Amino acid sequence: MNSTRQALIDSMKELLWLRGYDATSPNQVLDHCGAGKGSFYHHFKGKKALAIEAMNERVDEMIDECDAIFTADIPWLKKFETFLLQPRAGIKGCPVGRLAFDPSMADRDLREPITRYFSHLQYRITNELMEAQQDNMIDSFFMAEELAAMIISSIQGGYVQSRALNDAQQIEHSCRGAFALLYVHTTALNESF
Amino acid sequence: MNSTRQALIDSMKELLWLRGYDATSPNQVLDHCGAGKGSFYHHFKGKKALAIEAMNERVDEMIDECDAIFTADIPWLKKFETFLLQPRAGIKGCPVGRLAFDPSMADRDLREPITRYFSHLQYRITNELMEAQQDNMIDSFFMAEELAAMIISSIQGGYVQSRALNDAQQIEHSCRGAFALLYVHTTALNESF
DNA sequence: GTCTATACACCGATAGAC
DNA sequence: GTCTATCGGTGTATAGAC
Repeated sequence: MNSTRQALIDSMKELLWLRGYDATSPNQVLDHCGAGKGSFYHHFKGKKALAIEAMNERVDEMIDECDAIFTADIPWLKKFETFLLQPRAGIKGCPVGRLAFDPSMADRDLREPITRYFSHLQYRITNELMEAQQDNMIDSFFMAEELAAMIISSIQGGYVQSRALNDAQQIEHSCRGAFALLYVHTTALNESF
Repeated sequence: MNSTRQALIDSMKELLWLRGYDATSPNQVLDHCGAGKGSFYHHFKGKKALAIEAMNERVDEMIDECDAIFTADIPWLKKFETFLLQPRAGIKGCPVGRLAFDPSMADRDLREPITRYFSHLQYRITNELMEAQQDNMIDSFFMAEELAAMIISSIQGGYVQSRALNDAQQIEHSCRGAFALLYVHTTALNESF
């Protein structure tokens, strides 16, 4: 059966979110899912191999959620409202972004899923902004890539502040600030027509 | 002499920046500054005590840099331009913010300097934005705290993206995006008068 | 496929000579 | 104030029985 194998992946996913890669030991994974050491090294070559599989599953899920919003048939500003103002676990942090400063990022293989996630986010958001610019909904003065980076930062930086201040609401403030700026700029542009 | 003691603090400051708290061992600090184990535990109670002292020094420096900008006698928008567009080591990350997801943040004493830094940043920036609002330079529609959180996020989230994509320029994009939004909104407001 | 026992390196910290 | 030797604990991984 694959159930033990999947249980190991699921436990690793959760512990990577809670504690990162470096601070998560095989023993912790085993305690979390109730498996034994033998199972671990039977199903996976080692900690690194399991973590890569776990991270790729996580990233696939996160990318699906992102795409569900940005490929929906709703107005562009509503997409950003949905994306930015969705509820988030400020203290836990982003399952992907929280690994950015984990010592494991020195390893190319372990960094790859994280790179894949942020590349995709930037691609989706930049595209959406460029379309809005073509429709004259956003001033062409802006570099779409820069706005996209700022929007992603309002989430990732929000998590950092939530953590640093031990206050789950910080990320909400950050995202509302980003959306407000986008919103006001857009309505101002529309009024001038 | 205090030179060994200060060398230990300086090495810990550098290693906290490069590798964080959890992944930095006393042995690494010793190798970095050439001291021996005896010196370490003579001058400090342990790893935690040294790290707290090192972090407080770092935070004091960072706060001084921040205050130098926001208490300068220059127009408010220029302050944000200076603050946001200053050169940054994207790959290394923020010496303070990079610790947000370090396992050590579970410890109140170790988190305290980090909390102090972000509290101060928010205080300074929120104040500056509120003054700009009183002078009708920024629309009162905005919540100053939310804009402040977003501005800090454009830096911290920019670091996260630089790390994740292994591209030092990402943080620059993010900060330019944030400043552009602030800049355009302000000039738009001025033109309407 | 899963278990227990074991190996070896490194962790944070201490002891005691100099 | 600084050194080396050493401690108990934990990390990742392997061996070999079942």
